[in-house]
Amino acid sequence: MVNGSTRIRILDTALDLFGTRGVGTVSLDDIADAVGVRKQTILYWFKSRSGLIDAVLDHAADELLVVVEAAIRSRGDEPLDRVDAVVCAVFRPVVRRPALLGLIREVTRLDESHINHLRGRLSAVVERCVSYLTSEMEKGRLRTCDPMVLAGLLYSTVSGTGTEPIVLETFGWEPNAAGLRQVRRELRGFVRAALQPN
Amino acid sequence: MVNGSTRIRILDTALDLFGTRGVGTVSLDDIADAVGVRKQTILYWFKSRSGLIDAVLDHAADELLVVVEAAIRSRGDEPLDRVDAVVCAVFRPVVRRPALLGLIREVTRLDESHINHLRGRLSAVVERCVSYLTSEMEKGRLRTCDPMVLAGLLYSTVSGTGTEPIVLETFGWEPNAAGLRQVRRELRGFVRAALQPN
DNA sequence: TCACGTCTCTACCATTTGGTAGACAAATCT
DNA sequence: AGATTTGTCTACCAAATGGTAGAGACGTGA
Repeated sequence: MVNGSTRIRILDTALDLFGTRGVGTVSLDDIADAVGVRKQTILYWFKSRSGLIDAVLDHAADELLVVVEAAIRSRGDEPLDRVDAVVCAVFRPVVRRPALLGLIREVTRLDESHINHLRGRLSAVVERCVSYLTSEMEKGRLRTCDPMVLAGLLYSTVSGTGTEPIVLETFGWEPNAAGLRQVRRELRGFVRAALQPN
Repeated sequence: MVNGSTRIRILDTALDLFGTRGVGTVSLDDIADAVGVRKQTILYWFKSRSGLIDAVLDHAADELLVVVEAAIRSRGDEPLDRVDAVVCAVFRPVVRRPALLGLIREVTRLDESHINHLRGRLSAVVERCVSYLTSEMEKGRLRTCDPMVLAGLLYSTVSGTGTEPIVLETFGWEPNAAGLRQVRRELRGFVRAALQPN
């Protein structure tokens, strides 16, 4: 019998813990406890801790790619609307699965091999985004600037906003459903203003 | 004899390690090795690991506050210039001391007590920023929006851009002096465009 | 000189870490 | 039925962790 359910439960739980507490501070025992299983069961499904990390990164990339690809394909010719759709798409996991962006953001703390692993999974979308921004700038439909750096700025803004509610709270913001809608509204306005051609 | 130098060397080194590798993944032994001293020396100067973390957060807050306060007081009346000055001020440590913003960004991974400790240190500046943004919006000299959330968005954009060169590299950016200047230029343009009154 | 405070060290300790070896039960195949 | 594969477990282990206890080197004031 091919029992995938344990494997998937481990992946899901690990994603949540890695994403919220940081990869480096979550032990196999922590994950095992949360799943309701022994550490050795994790090591049965995944060769090592490092192997688990790569698998979780894949899992996260899958989840994110689906969302983003759908938004990119969504219709409407106007680039500001299109970028807006992607921003909303990336912001959705912030509400539904906060750990997802938190994990992606962990990339800075990982070592080279895991970084490259994640890069390999995301490079295609990244390239599409940059070339899309480039072409729309050439048509004068976006504020002209360096498209690579702009893509990075957009990523930082959206992911930072989504992964650091604690910072927003420091600025006086209230963490509830209404607050999140407010943040999303402001985020969209911010990005729109930043991209407007002049 | 009041020998502060060891204490300070520990603080500086810990700030660098915490900021670049993440608080949770740096052990007292790691710090001790980097300082060239034994772990027990650290525990002589700081009551515990947790005490060290608070002290390092203070150290970081001090360093950041000096820079930001100076920028806030600097330069003309025009709000876009003023915000620009703060952005540049916060961006400077990105080049000179990359760990500084990296540590501040670690706040999401810390536990409540450390979060509140850091908040206490930064709340004054934060409030000044928010009320400044508010008053300038009322005068119609900044794009009207929620000033609290805007402050959070600005923080996310600047700190994310500064602390995630790896992400920028994924977007095709090259990490050298010229690349950094380019990022700063784009960042300033991005923020300016996002704040422009309409 | 002697006593004292300052600073860093060696020697431990209990706990936790990632990981190996292999027992054992249930399901599957022949 | 018997043999084999699959999945989870218990029992370990060496290394690393934060932390305690206390020795000893050093300068300073009496």
